[in-house]
Amino acid sequence: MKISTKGRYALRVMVDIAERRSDEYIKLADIAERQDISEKYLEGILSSMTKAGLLHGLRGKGGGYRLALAPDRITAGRVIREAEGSLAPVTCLASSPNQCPRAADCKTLPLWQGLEKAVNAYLDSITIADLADGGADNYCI
Amino acid sequence: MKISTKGRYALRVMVDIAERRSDEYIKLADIAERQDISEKYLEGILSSMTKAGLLHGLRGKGGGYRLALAPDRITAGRVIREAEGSLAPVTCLASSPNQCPRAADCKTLPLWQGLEKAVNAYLDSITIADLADGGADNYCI
DNA sequence: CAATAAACATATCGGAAAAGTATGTTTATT
DNA sequence: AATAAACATACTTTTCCGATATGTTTATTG
Repeated sequence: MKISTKGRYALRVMVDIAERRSDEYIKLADIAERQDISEKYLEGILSSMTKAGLLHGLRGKGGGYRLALAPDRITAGRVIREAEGSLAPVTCLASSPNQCPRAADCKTLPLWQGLEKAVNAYLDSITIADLADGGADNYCI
Repeated sequence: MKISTKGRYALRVMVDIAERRSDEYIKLADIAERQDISEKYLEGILSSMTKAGLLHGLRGKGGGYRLALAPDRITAGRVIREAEGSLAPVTCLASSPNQCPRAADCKTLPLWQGLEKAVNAYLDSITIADLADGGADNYCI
């Protein structure tokens, strides 16, 4: 039941960017250094954020990344889902319709559906803005 | 963000047992067949349930497993935690005190703590009894 | 306009953990 | 004594995460 580094790094990086001036382009190398993440590995993660429309990248000298949306309009759930692919706790929920032959009368399926809902609801209740200027407990349940 | 087969199988198996007569010992081979899980692999999972005090095993001919507690006193959360080890969404939460050097001023840590709480709260709100006789929606949120 | 600095793209690799197997031991029943 | 079950441990296989390597494109700057 672990979030992979993709999701964790993505979240840290989004917060890192949100903490700087919103009109400034932050280059990947700087983020990588501050967050202690390999540049090359980060590229893949930032690429997914860009494709998802959460970041905007600018090439060439003086380029870098900045948020594509206001930080209070980006939820943690969105960031993690984009980085991670899905927050489904079991594989059979990732594709719909459910491919599992047992799905029809699986006694545990509704529990997993409920769990996915609960997880998404929690993570979507928190924005990057909450995390950036947030002291811990203005969003912690 | 996946639950491993240990947790998923454990839950299915606990429900399977709860659906039979409570005083009867169900043998592993039967469960394995019904649930379509390799016997040998199941042994490890049932062993963890037994150690956790959720099942009681009886050796020898006519032996098998039965619940050690009433099904409405066994939460899904407990089963999954015992099978899986922990439901912490990030490794750094698994050991306390937190070993991560960044923990002190990690902007994302409180979010992970909150997520762990939310997950546990949801899964602890559902019992094996709910799942066994449950039609889907008397516990689905 | 050449040199440089950045993002962007794709392929590959190593290793750890998950998933499953194999072999053997103990305990109870018949 | 024979058999059927749980229990225990060690091993193998497979999958996928995390990371690296190499190269391309686009913008700035001197």
